[in-house]
Amino acid sequence: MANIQDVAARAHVSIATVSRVLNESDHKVSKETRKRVLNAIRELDYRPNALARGLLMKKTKTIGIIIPDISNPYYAEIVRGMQDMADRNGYDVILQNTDRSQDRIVKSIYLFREKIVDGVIFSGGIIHGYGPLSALKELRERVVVIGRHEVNFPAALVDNIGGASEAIQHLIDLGHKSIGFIGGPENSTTMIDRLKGYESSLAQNGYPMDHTLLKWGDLNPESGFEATKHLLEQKNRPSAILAGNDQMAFGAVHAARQLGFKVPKDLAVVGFDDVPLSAYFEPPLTTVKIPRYRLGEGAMEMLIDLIQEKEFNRIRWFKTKLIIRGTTAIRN
Amino acid sequence: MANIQDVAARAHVSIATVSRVLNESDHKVSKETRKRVLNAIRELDYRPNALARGLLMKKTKTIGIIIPDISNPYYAEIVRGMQDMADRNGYDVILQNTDRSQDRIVKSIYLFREKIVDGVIFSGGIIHGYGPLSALKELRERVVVIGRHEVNFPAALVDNIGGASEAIQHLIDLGHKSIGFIGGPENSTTMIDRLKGYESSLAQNGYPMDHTLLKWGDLNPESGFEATKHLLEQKNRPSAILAGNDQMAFGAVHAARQLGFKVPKDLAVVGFDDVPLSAYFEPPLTTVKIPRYRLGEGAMEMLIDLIQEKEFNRIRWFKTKLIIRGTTAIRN
DNA sequence: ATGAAAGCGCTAACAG
DNA sequence: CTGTTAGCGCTTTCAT
Repeated sequence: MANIQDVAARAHVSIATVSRVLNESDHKVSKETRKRVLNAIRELDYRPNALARGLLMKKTKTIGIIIPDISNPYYAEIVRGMQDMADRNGYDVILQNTDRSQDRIVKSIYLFREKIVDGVIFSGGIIHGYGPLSALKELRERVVVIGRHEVNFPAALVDNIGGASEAIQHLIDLGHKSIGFIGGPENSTTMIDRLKGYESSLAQNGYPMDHTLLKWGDLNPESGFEATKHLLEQKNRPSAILAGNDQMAFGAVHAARQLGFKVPKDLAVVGFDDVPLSAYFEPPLTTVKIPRYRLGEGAMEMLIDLIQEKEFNRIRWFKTKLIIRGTTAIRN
Repeated sequence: MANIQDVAARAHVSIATVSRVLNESDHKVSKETRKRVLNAIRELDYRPNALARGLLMKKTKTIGIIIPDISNPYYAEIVRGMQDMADRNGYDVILQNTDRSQDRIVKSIYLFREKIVDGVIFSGGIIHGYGPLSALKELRERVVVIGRHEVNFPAALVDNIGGASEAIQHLIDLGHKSIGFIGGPENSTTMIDRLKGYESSLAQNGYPMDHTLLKWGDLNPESGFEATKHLLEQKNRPSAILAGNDQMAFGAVHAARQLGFKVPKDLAVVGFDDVPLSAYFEPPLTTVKIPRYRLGEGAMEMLIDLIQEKEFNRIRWFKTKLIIRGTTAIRN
């Protein structure tokens, strides 16, 4: 594989000159030499070695991304947004799944230090404990987080409280009085906020909080299915359910149907996220849309601004939107 | 940030010694010195610089992954399998989305050369044309592909022909005589093979091939929806449809319902992939399951074997499985 | 068992 | 406008 020396030799110039045309440096290079160098580069199919450059410059044009699970469509779309934004700015991404394990989070951060990434986006799962936190801080402040955390890195935030609150208000307006909530992982700030919105909307309408109407799932349809079965089989059965994400909402609808309840007549269901399939579900799912792609883009944009030392808002909010479809209707 | 010199100084040894304990080299280091070095490493929170090491060793413990789109659940799960396998073997992954653009494929390959990845997995979209092919070949043969391509790199292959064929046979056994097919991107080998299976099963049963029953979509629900509307509104309307993936199958069911057709009574639908939501759809979707996670794992395993110069089969097949659920039933 | 030194491929400061 | 050179942080001979 050709290196800069080979190119220099072939073009009869010094490696410094090659470097100059490579980097379109301010240092002038005569049209004539530049052409010779460019030719040599093409003939040898030369590509600069990014490691050598990175070693010298202490910059790699690489961004580390930490997420719980890329196979979760919620994160997949966020990552897509990040990648597109990174790409547009000449950055590449290294991906680490953590499954929310503290251990893997710490390992990922150390990895990013070793590979000298220019910055890190941390998403999903709260950061706590000394390990991850101090490790993250060593990344020389080149960090943007998605979601609330016990740290004050720049953050891209979703208004989950407002979103859940709006969903509950919608159900209350429809006449529902007994509304269940199916949460996700209990240490997820996202889920904690969605629960908060649920509670606050209930309180605002003077409804009592009933803890028997709260269940916890793991974001998969199965867990929404199980939780809903429990809810529908207990004495004080809800007439509506807000699920922590669409997948669990799908499971909820399925459970209702299996127990002989009609959706939305006997049970109204609202999801969260608005995954692509929600509109094609039967009945189409009412859900709180999260602008996931833009969220990913936004977080990446913040990080790049940070790296390039531009001005930017350290907190950026992303609004949710209630999408009313077929799984909610007037309580009869 | 501490480097190997700092550690050496603190432990009162040479950098060579530090390097030796770092790499657990055969070169003996006395218990005493090793301990001093280890202490210094911990105290300084030292992490070796992977760039410097990579520059010297010409190995980076990084794998490049080229896929069309990480936000597509099909690929997301494959990538998850790859990542877990890579992780287990001490490798990390750099991800590139291409949206099947030749241009972006070539750019990705060059990027991987610059960043000195140890190997590349290429998935989705056929490689053709001089550009991508020659670029890929320069990767010094450290390549594994997923799906058929006009190249003879080691490959992880899904039996799409067999899967589609089995699905069609199922429909024929149910009494269907007029079966439509909704394909994906026309240059995708995956889709080409699924179409082949469709055709061969039809032929084997002595059914004529009717090109008016073939439509092309883009893998999204919308396109399945549109294609199905066209199919159901034309004179020779099919009684069953095989969709190129589950998303389009969901769209197909939706379209049927909207036009007043009952599923599966008036229209049977079979999908492809078995995404997590298929079982929760209404009716639950009959589909051809692809072992996506294992496919990703398998491809990564092959690549790692290749890199580490172990023996392995250059072709590895992954079987599909027909999952019969509610969207197919006897033709009445 | 340990150290000195070469060099991986590149950029930038300095010299001319 | 072009070339020479130091050095980024590491691994690995080759000495001792």
